[in-house]
Amino acid sequence: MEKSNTREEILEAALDLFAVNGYEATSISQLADAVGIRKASLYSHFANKQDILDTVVETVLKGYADRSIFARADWDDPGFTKDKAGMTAEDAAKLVRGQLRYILHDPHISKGRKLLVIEQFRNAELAELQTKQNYRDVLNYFTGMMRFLIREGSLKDEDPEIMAAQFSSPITVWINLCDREPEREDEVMELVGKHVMQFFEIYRK
Amino acid sequence: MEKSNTREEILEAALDLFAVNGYEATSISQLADAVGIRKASLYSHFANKQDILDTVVETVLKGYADRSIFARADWDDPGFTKDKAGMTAEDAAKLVRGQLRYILHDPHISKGRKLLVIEQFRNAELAELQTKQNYRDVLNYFTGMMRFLIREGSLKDEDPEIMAAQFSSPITVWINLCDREPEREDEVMELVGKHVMQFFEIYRK
DNA sequence: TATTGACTAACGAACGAACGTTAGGTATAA
DNA sequence: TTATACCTAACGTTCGTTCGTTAGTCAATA
Repeated sequence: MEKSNTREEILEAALDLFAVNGYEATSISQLADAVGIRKASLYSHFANKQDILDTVVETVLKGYADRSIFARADWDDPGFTKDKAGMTAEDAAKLVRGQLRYILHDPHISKGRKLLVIEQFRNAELAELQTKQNYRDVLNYFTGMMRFLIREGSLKDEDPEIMAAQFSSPITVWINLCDREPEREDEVMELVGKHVMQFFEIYRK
Repeated sequence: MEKSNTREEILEAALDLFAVNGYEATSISQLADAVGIRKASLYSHFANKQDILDTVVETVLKGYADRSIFARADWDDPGFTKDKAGMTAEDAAKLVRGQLRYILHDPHISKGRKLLVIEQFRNAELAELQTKQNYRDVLNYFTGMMRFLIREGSLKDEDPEIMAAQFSSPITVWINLCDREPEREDEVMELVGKHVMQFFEIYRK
């Protein structure tokens, strides 16, 4: 008999449900139904409901650390920036759209993002995570990118943090729109392209 | 004996609780406790729990229609724009900061906004409302403003919709940050000021 | 003016259903 | 044989809701 992976299935289903309904509004019965077992069987794998949430969050956190571009990139590291020299607006647009496609479609990342949005006003731990993952890290990443492009002489010497906010925030807003209305992804992709091109044109030295 | 306003108190408390916990995760007992009555008494004022949510949403909707700048302004109306001619970056910064302070502190607006954020993935009606109030109307408002400033000769003739996204999105993101971490309002206000000034400098004709 | 009756808003008690959780049994695989 | 994964059954609690009652208000009537 093949190895059972019920525990992982539970975590998958839990993330699915928590990302739409939130933790409190998701019941153990719903979760068990989604997995296809009786609710009592969940307790063979987890101590209680809170333990499931904790493990889901841990998984989301780990997946983020492993996969997020924003947490890892270092624009002061020559190894990272060496193929970014002379970046054109088209390059940047392509880069951003690629990252965006990934961020929108990776199941763990997108569901984790929704979970944080839903729980941010109730759960202090998740609120902090939301600020870190979807604000601080993103802003830091693009601030680094702006500093790099200014240093390189590609962009005007303006406040790089403000530039990063102006560059990344529309994308953040459009990601949220796509999470709510996925059918608008093409429209958003076009807007992102226009935005990046216009940003580079406007800030070009 | 003075006139009772229990019904309004229930709606107030319901908005308070829904805006933090969401609808499903808020119980009738919690709500009754918050108002200071027994839970059975709620049914003297509302048919059921859903009726309370519907009325809260209706109230939020009405309050938005009455008070939101974004839903009412018309940048093609000379009556609206006549005192906006020759707007400087400082004027715009002051205007935006005033609007932002209001949007952040008006209890109905801020709690209504949180409610929409929390319920956007579960409740289709509220998802639509979220897109309208916090995306479409905002974008339309600022697109109108950009068109006006371009027409006036104050700003470069670039795509006004993209300009509006670049102008408004950082503010949207910072509003969400303040909803989560209200103690960062001063920091955000400073960033908003810098952002508006830099935007006008960059796009100045 | 006093009495009546309709109406209201609050109550305690109770309903069946669903909640998260535990106990104990059974089958399977190491 | 032991451990594991799942089961059924049941636990006490809370859920949203209904019922019948009570106290108070107000207008019409006697």
